[in-house]
Amino acid sequence: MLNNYSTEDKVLLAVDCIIFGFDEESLKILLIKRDFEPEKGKWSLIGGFLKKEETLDIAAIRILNHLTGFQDIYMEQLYTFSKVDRDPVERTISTAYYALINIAEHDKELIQKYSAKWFDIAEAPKLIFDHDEMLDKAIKRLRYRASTKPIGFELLPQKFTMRQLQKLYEAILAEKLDKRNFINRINSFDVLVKLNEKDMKSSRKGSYLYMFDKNRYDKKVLNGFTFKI
Amino acid sequence: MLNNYSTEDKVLLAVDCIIFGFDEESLKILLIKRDFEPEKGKWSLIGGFLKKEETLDIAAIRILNHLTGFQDIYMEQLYTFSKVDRDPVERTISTAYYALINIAEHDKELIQKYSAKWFDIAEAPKLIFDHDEMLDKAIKRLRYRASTKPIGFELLPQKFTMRQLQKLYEAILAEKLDKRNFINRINSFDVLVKLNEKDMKSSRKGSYLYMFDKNRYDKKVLNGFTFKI
DNA sequence: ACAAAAGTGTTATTTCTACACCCATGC
DNA sequence: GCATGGGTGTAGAAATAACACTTTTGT
Repeated sequence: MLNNYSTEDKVLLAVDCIIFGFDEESLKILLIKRDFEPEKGKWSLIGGFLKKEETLDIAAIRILNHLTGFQDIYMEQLYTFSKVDRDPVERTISTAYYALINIAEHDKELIQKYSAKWFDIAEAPKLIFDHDEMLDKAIKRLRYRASTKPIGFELLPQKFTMRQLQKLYEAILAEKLDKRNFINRINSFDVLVKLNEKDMKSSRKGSYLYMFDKNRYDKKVLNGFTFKI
Repeated sequence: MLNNYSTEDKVLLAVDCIIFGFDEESLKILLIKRDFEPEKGKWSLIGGFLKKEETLDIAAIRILNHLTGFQDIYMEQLYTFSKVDRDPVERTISTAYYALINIAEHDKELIQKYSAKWFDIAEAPKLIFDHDEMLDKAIKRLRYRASTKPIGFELLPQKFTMRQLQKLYEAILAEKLDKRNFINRINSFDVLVKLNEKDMKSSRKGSYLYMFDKNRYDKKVLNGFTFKI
């Protein structure tokens, strides 16, 4: 006997993306104003539906790329939300992903076309459906992941200052960090390259730029190193 | 305009459960021998399909209860697996859950009826579809969760010895722990109650039994305590 | 009396935390 | 010359890791 599953229920499977960015001061998320019912005019995560021939990862990439034009974005699957009435139109399950993008480099035109807007995570409006719950979980996951894997760099330009990196971690972890302890720890990891180049925007003195050396990091991981902030 | 999603693809959504148990020596998982095609006769996680009127959590509980007769089981959603050809019969997405159960207390009859069997995680057979990947992820998640939240107790009888607890953590973390350091740490948490009762099975001398005091733990959490092994 | 597991504290090492002053530059 | 943010090291505290002998009791 071959089980063909024909008596089982089928459902709509959505993908919603929490898109994080960082603007030198605070952690932001990208939201769009819904232009269709239900909840037209309210703020929402970007989302779409899984197509039959796609994996969830591919769908998340497609949906994100459609809005931002971005390729090669750090994404991670977060959780699958399944409250029965979460979408009033029809039974829909949604798998949430979060993405980290470098605000400075993203495609502003596309974002404007979709009336998307960056919000400080502390000042985000109420979102539709269960998107607030998704955001909440995404922030927690980001906090854990960023203190355990060197993913923070995804939110910064390729070249960044120590101060930017510190501010980023302060924004993610929502706590102040000691400047000297932070720098000492980062340096102890030995995964940054200090450039002979300064960023002159932030101060008269200027501050040295650094780059993350992924190769060096990967090699260290093979030897048992773990990143831990 | 109301978007009724009618042009979107619908898919089958399965739920698969990684059921962990502990037998005083090693961490085990419960597997069943599939009695239908495809892959009939091979070992598999237990699973089923989400019904339209259920959440994933409820579906996972239903599926688990159906096999084990158990209620009140610790479960956590793990990840949603969506490779396009993961199930050769039909496009199926699967959300995996893992569960922790106390082997000694579970319903043996039901398990036998479904030709389920406990396997040491180190000796588990190759599983169908992407179930090996699920298992792998579940072990990693369990490792993290158990070192961060007091969920290990779910795998033990209500009354247990320090030595059982230590062996459990050694099995989960897959590393030897120092007996004195382990006991000192556990005691420093102050969330166990030492009973005036000994387990005499393990040695001539007998060893004291303990119980986890969930109330005390919850109160401590409110005051900022975090469990960390 | 001896085998087998239970129980028990101290010290050295490592990691973490707190903390303050000089530097370079543009105005 | 002064205001602004950048850069740098150390010492005390806390947490972790290493380590060995005595106890109990059934045989």
